[in-house]
Amino acid sequence: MSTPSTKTATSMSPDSTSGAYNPKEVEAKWTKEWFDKEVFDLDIIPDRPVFSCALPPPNITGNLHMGHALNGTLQDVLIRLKRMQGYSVLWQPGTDHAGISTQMVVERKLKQEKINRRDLGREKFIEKVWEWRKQYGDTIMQQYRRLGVSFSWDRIAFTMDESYVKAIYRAFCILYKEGYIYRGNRICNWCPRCLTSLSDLEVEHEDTKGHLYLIKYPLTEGEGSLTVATTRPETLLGDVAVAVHPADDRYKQYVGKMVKLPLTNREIPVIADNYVEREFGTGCLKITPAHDANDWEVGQRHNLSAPIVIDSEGKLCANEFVPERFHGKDRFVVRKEAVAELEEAGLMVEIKDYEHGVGHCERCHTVIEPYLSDQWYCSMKELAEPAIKVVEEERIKFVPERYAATYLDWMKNIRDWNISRQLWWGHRIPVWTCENEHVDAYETAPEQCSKCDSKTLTQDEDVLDTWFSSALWPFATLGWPEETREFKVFYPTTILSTAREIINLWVARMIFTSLKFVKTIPFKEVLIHPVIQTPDGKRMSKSKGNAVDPLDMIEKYGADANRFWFASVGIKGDQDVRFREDRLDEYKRFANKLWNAGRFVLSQLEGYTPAPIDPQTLTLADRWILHRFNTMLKNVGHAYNEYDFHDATREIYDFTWDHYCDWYIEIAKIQMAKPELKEQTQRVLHNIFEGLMRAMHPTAPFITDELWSRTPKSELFDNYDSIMFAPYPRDDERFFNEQSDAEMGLIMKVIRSVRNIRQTFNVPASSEVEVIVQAENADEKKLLEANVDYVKRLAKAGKVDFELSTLPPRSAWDKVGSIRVAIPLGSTIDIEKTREKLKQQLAATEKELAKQAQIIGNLDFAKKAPPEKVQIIKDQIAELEHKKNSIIEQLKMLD
RNA sequence: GGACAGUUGGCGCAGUUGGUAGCGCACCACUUUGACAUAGUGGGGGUCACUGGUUCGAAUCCAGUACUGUCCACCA
Repeated sequence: MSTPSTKTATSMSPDSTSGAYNPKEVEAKWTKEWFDKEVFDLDIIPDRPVFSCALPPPNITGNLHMGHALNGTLQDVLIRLKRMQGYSVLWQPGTDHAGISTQMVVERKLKQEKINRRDLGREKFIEKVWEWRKQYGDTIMQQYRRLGVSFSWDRIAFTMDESYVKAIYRAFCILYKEGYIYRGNRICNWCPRCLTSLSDLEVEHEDTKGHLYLIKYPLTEGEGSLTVATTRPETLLGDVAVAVHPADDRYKQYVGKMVKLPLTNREIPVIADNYVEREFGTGCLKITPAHDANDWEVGQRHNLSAPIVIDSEGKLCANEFVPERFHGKDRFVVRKEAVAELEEAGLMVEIKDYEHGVGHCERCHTVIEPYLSDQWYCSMKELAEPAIKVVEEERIKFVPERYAATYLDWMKNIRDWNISRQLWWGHRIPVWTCENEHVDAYETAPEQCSKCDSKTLTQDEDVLDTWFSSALWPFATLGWPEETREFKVFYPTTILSTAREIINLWVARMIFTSLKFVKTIPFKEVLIHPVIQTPDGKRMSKSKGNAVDPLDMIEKYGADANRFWFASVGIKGDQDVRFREDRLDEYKRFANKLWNAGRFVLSQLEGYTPAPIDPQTLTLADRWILHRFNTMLKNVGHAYNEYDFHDATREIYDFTWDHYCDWYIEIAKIQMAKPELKEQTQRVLHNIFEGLMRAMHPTAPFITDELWSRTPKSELFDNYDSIMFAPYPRDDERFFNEQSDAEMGLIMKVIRSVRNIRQTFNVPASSEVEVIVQAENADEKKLLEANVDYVKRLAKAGKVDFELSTLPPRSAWDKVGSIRVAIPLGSTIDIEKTREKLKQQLAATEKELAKQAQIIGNLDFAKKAPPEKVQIIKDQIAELEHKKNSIIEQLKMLD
């Protein structure tokens, strides 16, 4: 914002823009311009309203996908809009270290170099990850540039920045000292490939075709047996009981007896527990506390042991519970072998096909193994309470509102959060244990135990769940716990825009952490945008190869066209949107249209000095387009207030193409030819175009900056170096003029009528015709006479006759309300064709008449409908009758 | 199993308080007129998923059904 504005743009030759818009060139030029001038860097302007938001930090392993591009565009539209509206804006960008993902990517890379993480050791490995991050970690930020997003680029944050890490450890220690964080030994979700635990939300349940195995457990005494049902027969080695429902008459007598565990010699008891569903399977449930979360609960209730038979890598353990032949074998291999053995032994009663949900690791898609281990947990119930309240009381609003329910459902049934991960890449849990077994949390590496003299302390091996750090994103990026200026000015942030799939994973956690640590909400509104699916309604995924790369689309259609489409998708419509490339083509053509409109307007401004419009001296068309323009501005402003991007986009698109280009520019050509109207027309043409560029800039920053820079501007804009800092246009009530809309509407209808007749009767486009207009209404007649030039030019009429009371024979005509528009065709008329056309019209009119007659014929309608509605129908009938008679008359004339 | 969405011309979608269905693409015809053929002009095409109900009147309100999609959920 430092260089003076270039008023010389006024004199820019219109020839320098060619016919076709070239997005690539313009985007490259302005990207460079913007970054060279550092226009995006944070600039806190005192005494201004504030608008701020934090970009959901993409993973450093990520590439820009459709979701990023959509969300980025929506936020950028708001940021650019607010900036132009005079707000002090902050859009905090940054990236997430993404524990599991990044570790996976780097491990895979090392594997290609034949290096194993373990051989390397923790420290060396982390060094490798940092190297990787240096090289590739900013890829996605570079990709965002192509979209034209106006982040506060000088403030890119990373969840492993020094100040960010401080925030994490501060947060952890507060929770720890207040007793929210605790160590628990229980069943957790375990990924045998990543070798780490996962939170419930990181497990994807997929319906999988499997089997339900019915296995016989013989009683130790007597002949009988109990048959249990399981989907995972290999886990029976860890069984410690068979449970039945206490009220199940079939099995009551067996409770307390012992059964023999197949494949082993162990004997286990039959117990009774309410958890068992009598209707499911056989009503007998095998209890494997170490390998099933529910069984663990049952085991706890009955004081049962929990033998571990599957290890962290998903292999059978080499211990006394597992027969030697299975030692070290993979769980799925053992499943097959166990099934075979059971069949052999005659203990397999039945194998049923069975479809059920199986948990998979979100990152590597390995089947999750419920695993008994020590993990760090965050106690959630109490922390959730205020977070529920702020949403219930609408201090934080979801847009669309329905997503508040998603959030509240989750929060009200919250379970404790497993925050530890057995990874190397991440924030190491800041808990140290001294040689005297004193455990405590420290914000920085301790020199000495907090509880004794010991100076020998060891830190916990685990790292924090990535989401623990992202939960602090909105305030940690602003410097919390330091009271930085940015923090004071911009926090709480105004909005958060994100995808619905992370409402619980991320949004919920930001809310409760902010309430806990900052004592305030993190943002006022949460915008949830739709998910972009493939054209056939499937989820886009890189691994399935059906994902569309937004960078390819930007390359092909231009960033502005893509942004226009994203904005048109908005957040208020469907919760899923199918990707369609032809939509991008539509907006690409729109950009081209705009470009050419700009070329035309700029070419018409010779000798023109920018000046405001005088509402007093305008023509009908001028008044009309100004009315339309200001109506559009009003609607757009309203739409943005409601976050209705779709509506705003449509308003701009329709105004630009239909009203401004298709009608006003054509009319302007007529007016420009008249010396007395030239300057005024230039003024209207220019003022609207210039304002339109500003109105459109938040959605299409590149093309508008380019065109605006070439557009002459009044001194009012001298201080604005770029359109992005110019004020956003507001509607001016002086230009609202409903009458012009009605009047212009009539003229347009007459023009359309003439065009219609011409084409229906094959009048060559090159020939000028004589048009007869018979207007019964004096005002309408006067209006049409006054604006006859528009009709002449736009309908290609050589002469327009308003006085002829009877039509010459062989005239073709149409009606506009009570006005008859006719073209005498004389010898050129095709009688048969005309007759056929008239008969078609007659049939249509009669059909319509019958429909209306039916409505009016309904006695209840006359009685109960509001009088004005009844009158409307009556008027319509009268008009249709009139039309019908005219057609009949016309047909007679042909004979 | 629960919840939330969607179902309107070939395709993608608009339709704010119920009052004769609109847009873009595609399609047909005409037009290279000095902003734009990535264009202009005109035109054809829909009983608004289905079934009931409320109402003088329903794409619009209510109930149910079907299909599609998403999220949540510890039934082996």
